[in-house]
Amino acid sequence: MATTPSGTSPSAPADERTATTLPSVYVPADVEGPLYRRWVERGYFTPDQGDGDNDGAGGGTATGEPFSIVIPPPNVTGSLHIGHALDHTIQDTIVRRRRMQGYDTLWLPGMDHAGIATQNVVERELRKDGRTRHDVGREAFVQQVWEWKEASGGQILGQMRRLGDSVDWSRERFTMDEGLSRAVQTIFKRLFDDELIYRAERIINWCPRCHTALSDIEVEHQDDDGELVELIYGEPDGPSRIVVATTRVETMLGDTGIAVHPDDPRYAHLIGTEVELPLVGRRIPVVADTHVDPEFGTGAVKVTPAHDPNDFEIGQRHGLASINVMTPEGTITGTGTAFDGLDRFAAREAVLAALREQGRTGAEKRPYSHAVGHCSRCDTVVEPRLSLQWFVATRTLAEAAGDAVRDGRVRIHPTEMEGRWFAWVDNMHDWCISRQLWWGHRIPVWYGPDGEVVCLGPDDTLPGAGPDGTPPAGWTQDSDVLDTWFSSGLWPFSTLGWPDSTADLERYYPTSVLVTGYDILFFWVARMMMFGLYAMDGVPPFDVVVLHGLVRDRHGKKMSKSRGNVVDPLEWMDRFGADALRFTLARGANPGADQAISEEWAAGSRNFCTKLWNATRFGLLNGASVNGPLPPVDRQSVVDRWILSRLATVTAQADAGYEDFQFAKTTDLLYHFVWDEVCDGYLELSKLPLATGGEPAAVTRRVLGEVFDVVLRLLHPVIPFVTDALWTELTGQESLVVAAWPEAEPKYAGRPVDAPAEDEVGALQRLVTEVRRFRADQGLKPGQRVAGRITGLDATGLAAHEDEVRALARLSAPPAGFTASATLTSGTVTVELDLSGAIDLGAERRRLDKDLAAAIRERTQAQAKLGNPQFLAKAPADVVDKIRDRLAVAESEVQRLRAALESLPVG
RNA sequence: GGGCCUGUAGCUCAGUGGGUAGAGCGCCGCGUUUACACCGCGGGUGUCGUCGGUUCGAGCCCGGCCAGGCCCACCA
Repeated sequence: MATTPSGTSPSAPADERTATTLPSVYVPADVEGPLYRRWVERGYFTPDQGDGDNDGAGGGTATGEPFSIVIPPPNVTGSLHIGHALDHTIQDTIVRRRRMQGYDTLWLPGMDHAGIATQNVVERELRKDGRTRHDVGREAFVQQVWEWKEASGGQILGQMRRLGDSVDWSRERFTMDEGLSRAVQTIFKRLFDDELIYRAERIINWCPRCHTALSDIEVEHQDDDGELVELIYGEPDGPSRIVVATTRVETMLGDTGIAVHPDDPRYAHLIGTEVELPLVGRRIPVVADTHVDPEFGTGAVKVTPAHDPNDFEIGQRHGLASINVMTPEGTITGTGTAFDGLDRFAAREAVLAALREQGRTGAEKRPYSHAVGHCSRCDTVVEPRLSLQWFVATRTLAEAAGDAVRDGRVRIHPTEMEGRWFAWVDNMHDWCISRQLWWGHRIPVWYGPDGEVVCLGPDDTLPGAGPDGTPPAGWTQDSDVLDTWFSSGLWPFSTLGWPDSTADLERYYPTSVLVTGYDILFFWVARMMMFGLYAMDGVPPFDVVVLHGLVRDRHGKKMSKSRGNVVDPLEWMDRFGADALRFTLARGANPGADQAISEEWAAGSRNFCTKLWNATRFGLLNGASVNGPLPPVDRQSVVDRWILSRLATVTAQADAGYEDFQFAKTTDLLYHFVWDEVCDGYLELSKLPLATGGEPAAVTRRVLGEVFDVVLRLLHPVIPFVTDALWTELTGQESLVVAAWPEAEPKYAGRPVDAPAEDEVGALQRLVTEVRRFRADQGLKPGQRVAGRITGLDATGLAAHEDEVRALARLSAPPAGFTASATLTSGTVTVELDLSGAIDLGAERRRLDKDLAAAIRERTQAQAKLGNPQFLAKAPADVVDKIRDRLAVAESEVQRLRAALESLPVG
């Protein structure tokens, strides 16, 4: 860490060693800020461009193979929320491991201009002064948004530094910067020329509050309570009477027809006739269309081509007129009735009342729950509305996006998510890309005085334009801007310099991994796939898509301001440290699944960091060394061999877990290895040889160093701060950020498992637990030393471990004339204790009874299986053998426990 | 309307070549054992939603049902 010199001299003899200056409690705030600044200053996050040498001197082993990730660009209006924290933790973990593995690693940061969201922010500021954007004017307004962006936008970037994101700040991009704007215009032109972008009058989703068209996925369907009412068209009492049902009464003002099913006998006589539209007085035709379901409602449908997608198509088929009866604000207009000027919902009431007055409402009027579209930005009820808009023809693009996954060129992780992918890309409608906003990429299409339509590329000018770009007289540019997702769909290649052929594009495209929440699979990932395949000659923009879930509150409920259960990652970083937040999120990150988090988890993660801190501190205080080769096996104790064997296994498992994006599983593995095996196991056992001194202590110090060295490396991708602070202290080297990944070094890869050592230490630990349990039952305090005699260790193969058993079980040597007052038998080992005072025979009996019951249960189960001829005949031999062994063990346990119970004095 | 997912210890969740049910937190008892009380030692904790099927054997495979959740959707 910054404030402490690397004071430990690992090779110094125990009695001369310098105590570490690490304090006894890890204080993240003292470490994180300075450390992050140092990482950036040293240029660790800037890739090597293939020169094979990391910028830092810290032992990087870059092979120069590129590895790249582009960040999902957060909204420029945004600040770091818990979902970002998860998303970034996963990406940083992936990236940091690759960097340690020696890849030429690029994690590219940036922000999205977030059309509607950002425009709303600045409009809200204007509203404080009672102004609208129209008062300001387009150019000045856009200028004002830019100023806002420079002044207040992008606070999330600072928050990313807090989190420890190892992004290359020198390559930061913005979806509206000059280069990306060029990319947008280039691909628009290309799609336009390929007739994959077109302008058409269609029914689109219109938000009357945002005053803009929306794409289908920007509409959220909710089940709202409405009313299905029947309206009587034609003559209320005459032969032309026809009853239609609707939930949107006000749209009847724009009706231009009535549709019935061609085979419906009820209406056969009316097909081809015209009936009167009430209130308006227009004569509208009755048409036959198979789309109508005779079973639903009255079997007759009012047709409003300008306000309903189905009706629009019916209208197209039958040549019906489209009459738009609403303003962009959603008020009735142009109907020539008294309803003009009414808001759509007021009109709904008013029209119904007027019809009722005329006796034109049918019998049936019932509450009706049905899906109603809402604007995903402002929740306003979306109005389907006929409108002239720009569209991307998605059929061929979506097909290619589907195929890329289908044929395995792009993997989706976890694979269960592929179903969603195909369901969507295989059924995609054309994408409405024009927005009636001012903040965004303006559509590069110009209209001439004589109906000319010209699409300009970034380097094109209109024929006859002035030298400064002033358009010729009579020409105007399309006033709309593009959907925000249009530019973010180019992100994996526009950020690398496309459409120019840059070195970055050549080297880092396609990107390696794309990490994001499953909630924006369609919004973003699908668009990147379509555009990437299209623009980059069929090369998909990434090799694998890693989808994570949503972060929820402690009870698995969605976080929301109204519920008051929102977790602020910044607050948690203040309280628990950035590493603790990251560790918590990684530990909950099961592939594709949502996770519930709570303060208790964060506190647990903080505790783990502290545990790691203190364990390493123990190592440093005891002269843990990373210098020189490991002592040869014949100089290692069995305890050393055990922990090194476990270390090798855990290293391989952790490496494989990271490789497969199993962050929850991998962090859990490391957590338990560090806490249970290293701290509770090896550290406690190491205290003996360290106290002994000499050769045993020297070997132990080297092994301790080895264990911490590797463990810190393995954890560094997830908890970079505390591990780097400890590792530099331990090794005296510059930084863990550019240290080698264990499994990438031959020294660590594929080290063999030392099964005998693992078995021996396992037996030792079981025996110690047994004695401790006995002691606890007898009411002895855990730390209290008790005289004891141990016999029978030889037969268990633990002959050499009496000292360890004594140390861990707090048994002192039996004095002369020792008499035991309590006896514990475990397997062949007998431990006799001198308990001053009477032993608790009741507790002892209860313990033995419980164990006996368990042993008998065990024996009964095994006997039942082995007594089943079917089992013996059909089960595999190894399973049968295992059950036989189990029976033998259970049998001897039963005998042993019975003997022990019988030998208990009658209390 | 279509599709998908989940239901395992008090809570949140792991647990796919079917072969003795796990973790964290919480809980109970004991405790200054010179790395750590953000700790140590010991301990209990479950008709694996429900009914049935396949199998020598099912938390895991198959089917029905019940209960939650999600996504998609142009039936007025």
